[in-house]
Amino acid sequence: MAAELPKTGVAFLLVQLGKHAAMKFGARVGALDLTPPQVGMLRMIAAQPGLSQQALAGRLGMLPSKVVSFIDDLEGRGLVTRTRSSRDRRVYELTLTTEGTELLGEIQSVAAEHEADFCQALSAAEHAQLLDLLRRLADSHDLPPGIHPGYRDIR
Amino acid sequence: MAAELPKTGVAFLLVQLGKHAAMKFGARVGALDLTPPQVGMLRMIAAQPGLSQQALAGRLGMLPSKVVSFIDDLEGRGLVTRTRSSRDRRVYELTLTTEGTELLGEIQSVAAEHEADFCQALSAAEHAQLLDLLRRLADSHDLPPGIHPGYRDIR
DNA sequence: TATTGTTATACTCTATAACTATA
DNA sequence: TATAGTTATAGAGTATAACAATA
Repeated sequence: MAAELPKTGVAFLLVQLGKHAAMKFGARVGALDLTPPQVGMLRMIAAQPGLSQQALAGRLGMLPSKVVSFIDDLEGRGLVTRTRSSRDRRVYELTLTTEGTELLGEIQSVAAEHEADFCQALSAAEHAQLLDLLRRLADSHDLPPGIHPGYRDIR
Repeated sequence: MAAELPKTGVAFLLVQLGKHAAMKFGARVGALDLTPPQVGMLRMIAAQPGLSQQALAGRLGMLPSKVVSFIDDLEGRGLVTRTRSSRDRRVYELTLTTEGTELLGEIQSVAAEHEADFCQALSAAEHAQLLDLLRRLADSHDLPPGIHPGYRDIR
């Protein structure tokens, strides 16, 4: 008498798997005393050294006030430095310290482990195939590579 | 001088696409004055009529206190009925009303539209291929079909 | 004593708005 | 006047704990 739950589609599976992947990645970087947003910040600063906090907030879709407290933490741990811009003394230019760069290296190997573990059930060919399909899907929705757009822009 | 962001892997793409899909689905069911958790509740009640609120909370990974307020809403709108169990008068047996069943039908067509729209960039064959790969991935992580496990059980 | 549903409380988190210093 | 960074405050949302009814 109890009906079955309807077959799961791609969209729902993406939500389910995405949440699961985010959770497991969070646990991994948690072992390095980092949150996923902080990882995103380190990555972004590495990619664009000298970035301002406002720009960082804009790129990552987070509130400037939140950037402050996260950077406070990262700076206090010697991973990031704030230096006043000489052109506009209101802004801080963010850069990674040597330790920050080293930690980013660890993060990348953690991410690689995460990727391998998560896709363990797939063959190398299948993994590559899945990657291709997901990239095309992401492209079709204008999702920028490597960035979490917040929930703000709904299109 | 500015380095590139590293190539995006499957795991990260799943997070990105999952968030995007969840957001868009939320907007669609929002037009029916429903939240995604409420949709999950309607689906679950349809699949297992007579379910108790506790059982529902357990299945969906949400707090019992939250189930109360959501069911309050759904009952007030004539979509769900609470009837005292004759065997154990502490529990309410949840069932869909005729209207609730009708609305669930609408939800399913909305979900179908969502699926088609979201995968628009893929051919039918690619869509099927992606579905297969994602299902196998979900299976390998013991993600139950059609259910959002909360963030509770991390394994 | 344990459990279902419910309500109330406390807590966290987020977003908004003020404040300073520079421009 | 406007903007970067910061701080403080208010609001939403969450989880936790207390409560009445039934077992």
